[in-house]
Amino acid sequence: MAKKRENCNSFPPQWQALWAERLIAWHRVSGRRNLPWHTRDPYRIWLSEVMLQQTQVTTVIPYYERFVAAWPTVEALAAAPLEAVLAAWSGLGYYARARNLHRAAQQIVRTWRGAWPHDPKQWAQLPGVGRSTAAAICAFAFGTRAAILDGNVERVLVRLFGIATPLPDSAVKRQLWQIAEALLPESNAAMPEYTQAQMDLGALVCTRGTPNCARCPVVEWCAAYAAGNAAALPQRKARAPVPEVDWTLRAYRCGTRYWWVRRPSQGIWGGLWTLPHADEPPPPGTWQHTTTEALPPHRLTHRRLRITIEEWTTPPHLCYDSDSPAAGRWASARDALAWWGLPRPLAAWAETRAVS
DNA sequence: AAAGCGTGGGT
DNA sequence: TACCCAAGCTT
Repeated sequence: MAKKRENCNSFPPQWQALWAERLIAWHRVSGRRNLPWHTRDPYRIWLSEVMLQQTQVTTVIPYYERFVAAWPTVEALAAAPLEAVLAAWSGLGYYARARNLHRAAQQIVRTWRGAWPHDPKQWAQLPGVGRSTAAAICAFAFGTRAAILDGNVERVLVRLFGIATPLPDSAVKRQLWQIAEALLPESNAAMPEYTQAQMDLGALVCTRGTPNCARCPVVEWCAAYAAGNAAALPQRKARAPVPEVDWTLRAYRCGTRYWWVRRPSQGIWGGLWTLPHADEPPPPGTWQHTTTEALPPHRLTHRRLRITIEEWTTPPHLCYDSDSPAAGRWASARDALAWWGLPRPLAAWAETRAVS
């Protein structure tokens, strides 16, 4: 439909008609192809899109392969215990994605019953699927004409139009969505490769640090290139300093086993197994403090964690399994890693205790 | 609307 | 080093 093009007049029509053609032609020669999720299976595309949120391709690949092997269909994923899904996700970060993925799988099985909708609006009602992810899924799986706006597209468009407003900025965001929709190709058949081409242009050519404008298929239309400031865009608002947080965790050790607890489902490392905080109730027994160890500082997006681990022990004949299994579980460091995975800093700590 | 949410890699 | 960024979403 030409309707969407009428209400966006911020760029010249003489090149807007060629935009998708140029990107697709470039992608055929220089784009990324044969990634594991390049399929028409909506389940696998959805899974990959969620994993790829704020996460690089090379990081995702091994996780994706393990997920597909463990749960080849959405029905299998929906039937899995959440704990198993979180374990498979551990190390990938942003664990709300795993919880949402699991909930969404159950929603899909229950409400869609094997009939995948081709409308991004329906996908966007699933937990963990926003506007851009929904559009990418439908474009790849069904050729739906829907615009994505990820970090790549944002950077490309900001440079293309020489937008100097510091980001994030809601007005600019709205404008970019409008432009992205206006630039869509006419045909459904072009959508999968067009969508991949946009992502690849940002990831391979129009990169953050030193964009390779010499290899850009649309450089002649780029305002930032013309002004010689492509590398300086997009501008960013200053960020608030990241607060430091001190956590004291306790490694209650009974023989070779430690006492593990599950974190609340909200907040940092939601739903993952870790060592308990010092102010949490200890397992049954009489405990004595032995050693204190500081882990290397761990940086999260909005916190800088300084974790201290106190080891506490008890004579082996005085510790026993809890009567209330919900409180925590005993496991060796090796088993904890194998069964649940652990947040990165705890996984590193556990590995030092798992040898021998 | 702005803050919260992981981790690995690049400069 | 200390940022920034990566196929963003949720509240």
